[in-house]
This record gives sequence, structure tokens and C-alpha cells, in this order.
Amino acid sequence: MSPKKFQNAVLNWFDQYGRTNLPWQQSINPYRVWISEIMLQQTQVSTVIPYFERFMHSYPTVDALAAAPLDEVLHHWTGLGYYARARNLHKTAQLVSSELSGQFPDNVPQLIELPGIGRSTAGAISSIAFKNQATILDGNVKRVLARFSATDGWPGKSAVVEKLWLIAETYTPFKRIADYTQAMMDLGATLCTRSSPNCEQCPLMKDCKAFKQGNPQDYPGKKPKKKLPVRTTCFLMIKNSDGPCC
DNA sequence: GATGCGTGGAA
DNA sequence: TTTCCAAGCAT
Repeated sequence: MSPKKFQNAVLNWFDQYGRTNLPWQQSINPYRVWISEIMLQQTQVSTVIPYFERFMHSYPTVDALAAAPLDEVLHHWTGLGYYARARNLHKTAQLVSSELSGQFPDNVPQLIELPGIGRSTAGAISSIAFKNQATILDGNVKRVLARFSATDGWPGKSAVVEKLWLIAETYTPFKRIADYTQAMMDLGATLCTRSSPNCEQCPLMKDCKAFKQGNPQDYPGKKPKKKLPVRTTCFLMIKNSDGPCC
């Protein structure tokens, strides 16, 4: 499937079924996109929403966040987990506020330098907030692309995730980049879900390799379980039993 | 390249 | 009840 066809399929689907009412999609700016992306790391949308609302109420701008004491910021984070995110958030706010005149960088290389912002979050901020041609690869997109391309292996392995990055980049469009980024996440979140994906409604169904194989649930590959040491001898004897317990 | 980091929800 | 994660990143 050509990138052009892929993009059109995804964007046409987004125009009909994409999410547009999430709190961070209202009055989009780099600060709001950044906060939402950090909160959403390894954290579900329904959990994040009330935290995002309270956070924005208390800290409407990056300067307001930078001026707040760290313990107050951490208090706003209580219950969200991964508290290093909040510390990095505060550190980055102070950095942007005092050294970058309150302006976030608009490109991936500079965004990645900021504490708490990695490759995917940088791609999200650059594409959604600045409309730059940048690529994301979060859990949703990994799932969509692993299935579409039937890429084997657990994405925790660097070789696997690098394959997925390459695929993600080849399909990233130059136009409607913000919609496309959101669309890929929406596909993963609403149709191409971890269990029982709704393939019949998916705009990529006809070209999805995993669907054609009939095993979308096998992608992405799972983390290999660690083998427990084999017990060669059992010393425990159960009372009144004839042999060892195992 | 493997781990640790938090909490809540689904299988 | 237990296990496996869910819009990743830093070390």
C-alpha cells in the first residue's frame, strides 16, 4: 500500500470517526499538548482527563508552572503515578520559561533535549502543536503498525521498535500532519485495540497483513516470560502423603 | 540493552 | 485471584 493511499484512508476515517472533544484538543497550543502528552505516558485517557483539567486551571501557562513550587506541582500529580514525570515537567517548564523566553522548540531534536520528552513525545508535540512533519510511535501506533505490517517480535526489543519507527516514518504525510498523528492514535485506541480489535470498521483492513493472516491478536508480540529455575529435587514432604509434594 | 517507575482497569 | 498491561522515558 502506497503511503499516499495509507494516509488518505487514515485521514478520511479520521474525518468521520476521529476524536475531537478531548480536553487537550480544545484551544491547542504547545504547552497544552506537552502537558497532555506527558500525562498520557503509560496512563489511560480516562485517568488523565480530570488531572489535566485541574492542572490547566492551576497552571494555565508554562510561566505559571515554572513559578510554582515543586511540592505543589507534585501535589497536583498525586495519584497519577510515575512521579519522575512531574519533576521533569517542572524542570522543563523552568527551562523553557527562563532560557527559551517561554517558547517551546518546534522540532524533534531540540524537544528531545528537554527532560521527560523522548522521541515519540517530541514527535507528538512537533506534529500536533507546530504542524511539522514529525512521527510518533506510542503504544497505539505500535499496535496498529505491527498488525498492518505483521511485524513479529516484542517492541521492547530495540530491533523491533526500530523496524516500527521506519514503517511509521514512511507513512507520515507532509499535509494534515496534526490530524494524521491524532488519527493514528485514535485508530489504536478505538478500533485496533489490544483485545478483540474491530477490524470490520478499520480503513486499513483490506491491506492489513495481520487481518489477512487472521491473527491480529498476535501483534504486537508479547514480552517473553522469564523461566523459573527448574526444581530438580523436592525436599518438602506432605504429612501423610506417600511422596514429595512435587 | 535491560530495568525501574505507579496506578487503575481489563482479561 | 493473578497477570498483564496503558498516549514512554531515564538510567
